[in-house]
Amino acid sequence: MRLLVLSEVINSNKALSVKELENRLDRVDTVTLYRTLKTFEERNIIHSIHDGTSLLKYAQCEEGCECKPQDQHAHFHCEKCNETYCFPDIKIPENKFQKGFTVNSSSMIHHGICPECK
Amino acid sequence: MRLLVLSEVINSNKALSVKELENRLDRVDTVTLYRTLKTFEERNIIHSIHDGTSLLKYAQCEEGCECKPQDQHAHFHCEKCNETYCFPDIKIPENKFQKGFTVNSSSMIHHGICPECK
DNA sequence: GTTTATGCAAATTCTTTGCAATACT
DNA sequence: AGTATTGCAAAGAATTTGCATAAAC
Repeated sequence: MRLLVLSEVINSNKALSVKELENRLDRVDTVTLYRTLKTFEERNIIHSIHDGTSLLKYAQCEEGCECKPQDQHAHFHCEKCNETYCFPDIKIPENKFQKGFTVNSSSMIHHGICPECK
Repeated sequence: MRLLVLSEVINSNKALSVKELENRLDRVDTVTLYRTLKTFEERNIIHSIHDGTSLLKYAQCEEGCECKPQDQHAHFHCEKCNETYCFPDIKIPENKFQKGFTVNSSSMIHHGICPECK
């Protein structure tokens, strides 16, 4: 079960929602899927992305990722097909907030139209 | 009703979730609240923020905001109290994506600990 | 045999829809 | 009157909990 989920995530160039994973793997229990994703996330195997749709998306982490600020990268969400892509090379700037704010992690997401929908 | 909601949002220095608004305004109908927020958002009076919690937060837009890329700013989400703050002065960098990706809007959010929770 | 993973049913939470009642101009 | 706003009941969608079964070590 976990192997199947992992394989789907790894072989996708886009971030996947729970629903998409359910469709690709036939006969998965939704609860197991949620638990599997949670486990992977805790172990820094995958990361979740809030792309502004109501559905959380999941994608694989880069080799050696610890999900720390410097590991974090931009995402692109297509408003037409609703797909979300990782851009590991585009890092998130470390902004200086006023005193007292400590940053642990960050996310940056751009919305627009992807090449396939253009 | 709308005036009450608007007043709450304007007088808060933090972004508010639907639930928080419900608590502050006694005896609001949840449906009306959702519809009111949607209306305000369409008219660029408030903007919504996906702060990584499952709850969408709402905050007032700056004067003259059209919710275009250059209007968009960073947010800070406290992992302890779950409050989310706007930082209108910290703008989001306009990244150059590979050809074919057109960016319409962006969001950037930093997670950590706020001064009050420190 | 003890721990870990899976599956099913049901509960919870968040959000939306439909429709009727009320208020506004 | 005619349009816009609100409220209630109910539906829908996403996620979680509890518990029992099955698999792994």
